[in-house]
Amino acid sequence: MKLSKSFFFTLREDAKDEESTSGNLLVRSGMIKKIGAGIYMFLPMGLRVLDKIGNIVKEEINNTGAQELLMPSLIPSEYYEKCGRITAFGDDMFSLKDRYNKNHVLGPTHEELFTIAAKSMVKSYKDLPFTLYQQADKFRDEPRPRYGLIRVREFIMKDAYSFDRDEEGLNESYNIMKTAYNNIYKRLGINYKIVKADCGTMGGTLSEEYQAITDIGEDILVLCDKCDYASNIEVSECISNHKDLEKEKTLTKVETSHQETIEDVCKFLNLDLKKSIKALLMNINNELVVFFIRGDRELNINKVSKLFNTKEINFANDDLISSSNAVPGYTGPIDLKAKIVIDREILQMKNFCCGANEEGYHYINANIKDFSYDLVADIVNVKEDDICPNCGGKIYFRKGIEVGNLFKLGTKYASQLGLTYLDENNQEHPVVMGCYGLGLGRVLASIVEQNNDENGLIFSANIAPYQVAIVQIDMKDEKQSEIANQLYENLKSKGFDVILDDREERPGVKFKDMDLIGIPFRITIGKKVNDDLVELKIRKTGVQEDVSVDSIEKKIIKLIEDDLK
RNA sequence: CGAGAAGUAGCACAGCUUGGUAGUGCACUAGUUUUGGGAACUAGGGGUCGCAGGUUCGAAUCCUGUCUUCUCGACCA
Repeated sequence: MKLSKSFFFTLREDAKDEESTSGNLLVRSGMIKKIGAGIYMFLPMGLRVLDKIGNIVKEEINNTGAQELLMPSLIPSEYYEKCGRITAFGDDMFSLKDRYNKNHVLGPTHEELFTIAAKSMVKSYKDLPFTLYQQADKFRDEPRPRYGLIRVREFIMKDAYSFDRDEEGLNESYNIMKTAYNNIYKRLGINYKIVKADCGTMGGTLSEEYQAITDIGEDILVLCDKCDYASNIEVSECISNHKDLEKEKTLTKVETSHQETIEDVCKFLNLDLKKSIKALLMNINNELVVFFIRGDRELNINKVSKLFNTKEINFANDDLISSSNAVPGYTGPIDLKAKIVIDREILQMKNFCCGANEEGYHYINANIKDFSYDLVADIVNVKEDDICPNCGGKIYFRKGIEVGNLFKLGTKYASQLGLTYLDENNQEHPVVMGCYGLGLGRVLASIVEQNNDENGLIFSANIAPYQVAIVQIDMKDEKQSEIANQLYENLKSKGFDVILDDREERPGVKFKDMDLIGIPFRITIGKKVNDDLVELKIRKTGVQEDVSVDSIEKKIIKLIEDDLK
């Protein structure tokens, strides 16, 4: 591509409304343009990168034997009603009416339609297994779009769906896809972890996420310093690092007026937070449920949600609280008249502090024998330094961006939508499904988050918009023009992605631009052509060298080919 | 959804406290000089100050409403 005749621009200053590194750099480099919260245009330069990522994904998914198809984004709501996902997604789904007042949605994910597609073909066990996929737009009405391309409302997802006759088949399909995913992220150069995760609105038995490690990640990854345990905090089992061996003391009521939070109370009583329990008054399906957890812990809503099999979990309002004798700020389990759930860690605690259900009073030296409860469960978030549930090692955290996920769906969709097959004995069974997602834009953003410097983006040759840039310094110099154009034509004819910066700009502008958009190799054609020399600069390392005009083509081809390996 | 910040030229901003009819830098056009890391000078073009009401002789500026964007939070027991 010759820049002088191209749609190409960059911004010299940071975008006012892009705070994330990746969002800002992608906007500044003219790859994307925002037109609303979480809604972006992909401009020519950005589309090239997105396509290259998409092609790598496509190649690896095709290698598994999966077949590509294309689903609509505009879908009659009835398809999502059958599996109860209208309520499961709730406000996260965009919905609209057509001119006849019929409800439609913009597809947030496509399990239903793939299941229906599969129904057209599957009759017998002989028709299984197979895997279908698409790369298409998804729409999600996120409560808070943010961080550039990381959390958006419309995005391109590669989503694949496997269809098998049984669990064993699913495991095989799942593992094939997992291998393909490993290849994809390796080729994309992403630093990632695979973690166990929640099945969420998908349903099913197992979910694993591919998480790109970066500080702006929205997910907390729980990792172990000894073994390969890796889990999203949403589902990480909490094993307490603290076993209390004290002898039980006598329960005592103490005055703690105006100490509203557990932190205040413990400070006031000169107690370790770990020697206290706090209450969380929740509204679950319009019933007051009081959760007790150690004072320094956080309630894990996801675990609670599973425990009660509902998503309707909110803090209790004053009306609901007044239906019991709980006193906000002073709620404790002793003689509390409400449904009580305690974290299982409390079973190991001795002589702890808790509210006395009386304004201005707490108990100290409370013990498990002092009260009754309805349920015991693991309901808290893991903390760093807790014990690895796998090997007893020490837990540490990393932040991650979910760039892909694998789900074992099981028979949920097949059963509800009637996707069945007949086995050898003429018995009918639901098909066993898996689904596998990967967001292309989010992958791009993650790559940028992990690969940038003060000069801009840093891409490797397999995803850079162009593999090499030829920068001609003096546009009026005939010798420079001749060498630049010849090299450009030669590389182009050999199938390389090459950009010729033939703009009437000062050298500094051209250098800055090529750096900003992350071109991995730059060849500068300047004064030194009179000594038969051009200059080669490598974006990633900043290394720069003079190369003879005769050997530059060979050299650059080798560099690109090495980088593509 | 809660809290905070912001909306003035293509981009980034100043002006607003104390109302008097809009400015700076970059970008753009023309010219001159420059030419290896975002050039300098000269002369230009470009804005119903997010939108709608209100106060006023007069509103970017004050008041009310509304829309949009960003950030933080959604763990108060």
